[in-house]
Amino acid sequence: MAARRRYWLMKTEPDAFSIDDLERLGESPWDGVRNYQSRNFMRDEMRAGDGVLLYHSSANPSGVAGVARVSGPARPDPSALDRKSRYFDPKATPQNPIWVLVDVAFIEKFPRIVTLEELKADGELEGMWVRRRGMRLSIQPVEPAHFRRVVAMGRGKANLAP
DNA sequence: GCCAACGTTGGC
DNA sequence: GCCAACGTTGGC
Repeated sequence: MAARRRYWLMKTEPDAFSIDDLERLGESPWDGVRNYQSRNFMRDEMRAGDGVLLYHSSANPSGVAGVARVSGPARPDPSALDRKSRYFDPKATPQNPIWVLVDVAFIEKFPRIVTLEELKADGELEGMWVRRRGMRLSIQPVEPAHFRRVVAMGRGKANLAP
């Protein structure tokens, strides 16, 4: 039996890489993740086809900007081996690249940002990791019902009865 | 720009 | 293996 499709939230600083950049490119390697828990999610649990809420952090406002999908399995992150990259890690080697990435494909940009404030205020989104204080993980699992809810909010249906 | 939260590093 | 120092994240 095929593994069930999963859902994720992936953070990016729009000054560095935004939903518009992903839309323009169509697809992009999600490189530069340098946190072990986030890496493990990519390496061990992400599958092609998984849904992604693309979250703009350190933004005005911060929040979910659109939807993407995981378009390939985890593979070594070449930027860890690139001395000129800001993501270079001197401990990484071709034999032990340490860090991985997944490729991510654009699906849709919401007509508006679903702000962190809204995420925190919505009664149906209790338990979302991103609501937790001090939650810095750049890749977080999202429950299917939460994913659907945020997509509905982003498309402008935030006031649908619960 | 502040600072709380928290992951990583390194001395011991 | 402990834990203080340090660095980064990210909301505000």
